[in-house]
Amino acid sequence: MLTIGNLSRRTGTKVPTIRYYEQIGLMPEPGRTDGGQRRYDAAALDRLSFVRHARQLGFSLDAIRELLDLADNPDHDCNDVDVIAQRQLRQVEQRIARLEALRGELQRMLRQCAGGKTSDCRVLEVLRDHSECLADHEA
Amino acid sequence: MLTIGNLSRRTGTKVPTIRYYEQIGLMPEPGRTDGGQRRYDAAALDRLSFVRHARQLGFSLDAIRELLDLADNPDHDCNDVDVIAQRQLRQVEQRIARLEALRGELQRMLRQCAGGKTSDCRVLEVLRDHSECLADHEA
DNA sequence: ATACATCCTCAAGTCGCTGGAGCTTTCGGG
DNA sequence: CCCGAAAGCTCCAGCGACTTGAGGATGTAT
Repeated sequence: MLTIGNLSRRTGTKVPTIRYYEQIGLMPEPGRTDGGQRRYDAAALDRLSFVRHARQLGFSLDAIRELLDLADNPDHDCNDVDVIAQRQLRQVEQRIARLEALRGELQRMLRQCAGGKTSDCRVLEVLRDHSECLADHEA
Repeated sequence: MLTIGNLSRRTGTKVPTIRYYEQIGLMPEPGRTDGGQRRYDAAALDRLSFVRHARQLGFSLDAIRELLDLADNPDHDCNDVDVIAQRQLRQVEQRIARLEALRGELQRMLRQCAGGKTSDCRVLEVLRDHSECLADHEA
């Protein structure tokens, strides 16, 4: 049986985060010692590892909830899992595209800066005047 | 003189966001009508445009505060502006690298999925077992 | 028995807004 | 001059995904 601190170390999750996951129902309530401290079993370790890994891959807690439901239910159709993962992939791709546009704009801004005083700063000028932008970097 | 609604339309900023910026001191308190409604001048329009554009480029509100200070002070050294923009560029580059690793992992996960029941789902399996990952996708 | 790490709960703070409730002001038309 | 609609006002709460802190209890090694 693991203390919350051990579970924390084993999964790379901060202690308050584990309690937070319990609070929002993502992790089940674990057993307690007589003194009221949490003790975790191997199933809890597996579940938390799953959650953390999915978080690292950028899945939202809601998506993870769906994935956990599917994982708990072995007879379910695997396509449902795929749909969630595909959605996540699309989101990641969109974010990459957007950040690449930002990167281009920032690089261009910085290349034009020749030093001197802020009154002549190209960076500030570009920020002032959106029309100088080449790429779309809207919300 | 612009009403808050007009300023909102001209800058593409929602009305509550403008009031929020005022509240946190990013926008100065504007003049008011006798009835207490805000009225904005051209300087406010410029400043808000600057803020929105910097936000679109991903700068934090704190960074924008710094940039505004520098922009207000024309004798300041342009390098200080550069430093902030470079920092932002590095952050964007890091995020891109991280997202590209995620994209790879997600694609790999999805390629391996052959349909069927969730009990055999490769996607879930990969999520369960971090050691299957090729790339580093840590925080 | 004591020192010390670790644990507990509860509340509030983070960032950058967004939305709602419930009221007041402004403005154009009749 | 009055009415209705649109837009304004303040204040407060909520989002996601945690993080931090206060103030106290428990567990463990010596």
